[in-house]
Amino acid sequence: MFRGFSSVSLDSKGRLAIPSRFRERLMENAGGCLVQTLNPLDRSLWLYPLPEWDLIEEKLAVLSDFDKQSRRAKQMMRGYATDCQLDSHGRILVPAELRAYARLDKQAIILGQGNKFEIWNRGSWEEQRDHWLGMVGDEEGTPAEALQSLSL
Amino acid sequence: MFRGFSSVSLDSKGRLAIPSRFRERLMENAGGCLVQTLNPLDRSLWLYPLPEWDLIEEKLAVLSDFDKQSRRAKQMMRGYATDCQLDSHGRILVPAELRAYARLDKQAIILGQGNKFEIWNRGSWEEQRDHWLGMVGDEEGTPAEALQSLSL
DNA sequence: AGGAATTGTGGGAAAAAGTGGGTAATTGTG
DNA sequence: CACAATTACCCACTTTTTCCCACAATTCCT
Repeated sequence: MFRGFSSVSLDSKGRLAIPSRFRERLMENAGGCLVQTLNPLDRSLWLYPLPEWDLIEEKLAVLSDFDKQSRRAKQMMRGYATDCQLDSHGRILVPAELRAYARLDKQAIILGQGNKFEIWNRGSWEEQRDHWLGMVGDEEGTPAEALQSLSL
Repeated sequence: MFRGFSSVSLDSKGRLAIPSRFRERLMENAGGCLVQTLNPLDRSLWLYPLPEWDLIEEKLAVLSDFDKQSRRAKQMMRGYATDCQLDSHGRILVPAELRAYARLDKQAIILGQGNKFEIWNRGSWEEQRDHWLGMVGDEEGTPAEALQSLSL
């Protein structure tokens, strides 16, 4: 399972370095083959090792075409899914379309999220984070029920 | 179970010495592998032995992505979870991002908290402690209802 | 109290990782 | 088919991390 935070930069060609602590695992499990797609829930990208993506694709395949939500999710996830490979320095190339969707500029964030990674614009991420921390810390507001279930 | 208080210092590289009384246990139970992450409830850090963290991660994994609160909790807790290892002198390296979050400087505090440790900026800790103790002692203020049920 | 072992602290140097850019190959387009 | 745009591959430089060593402070033991 992937976890942890890294601050990374996209260069002028749209390349992004995968933190080295993940590389060996990605080479072994996926031969360095990855799939990027958009995260329809946040303005960020998802990055799956190919075997993990295959599982996702199976799940998408069984979604009904007659339910509008399902159809859209399927179209987005599959439509924007892009194969990529680690280059000799452990970098991937993020296509211009996906960069635009996630509003990626020079400063980006990559988050380990279990079976996948999330790639965020740095500013967007900090905004979301601070907003969430504000809500959690706020004694008056709605407590974070999700956290309570964790018995942290 | 970990308990007790220690005053520790971070050096210029962000290294923090784990009190020696815990080391043997950490080596046995976790092979010296630990996971740090942010404590969203206070501006401090949590430090779990790896096996304890795995339990947390299992709980995180089943939270729904479609509920925004759950998704955020997952992203934050997992996203900031950082693997670390005791070095040859029983120290861990606290990443700059987490140091910034918890406002750690040279003087820090480490608290045993059952299955984990909490790491605080010394000043923040003393402030919180005095604030909380003040509330409990204050007859006028909100009494600590939680304490009443404890039969301490 | 003195000496020895353990613990806490700091820093230098080697290695690895991250970053950037030039050039050749490939792709797509008119 | 030629051209432009994009992508792949290679090399070079900078920054960060890791590993190791040294010494100070504390504790323990005799």
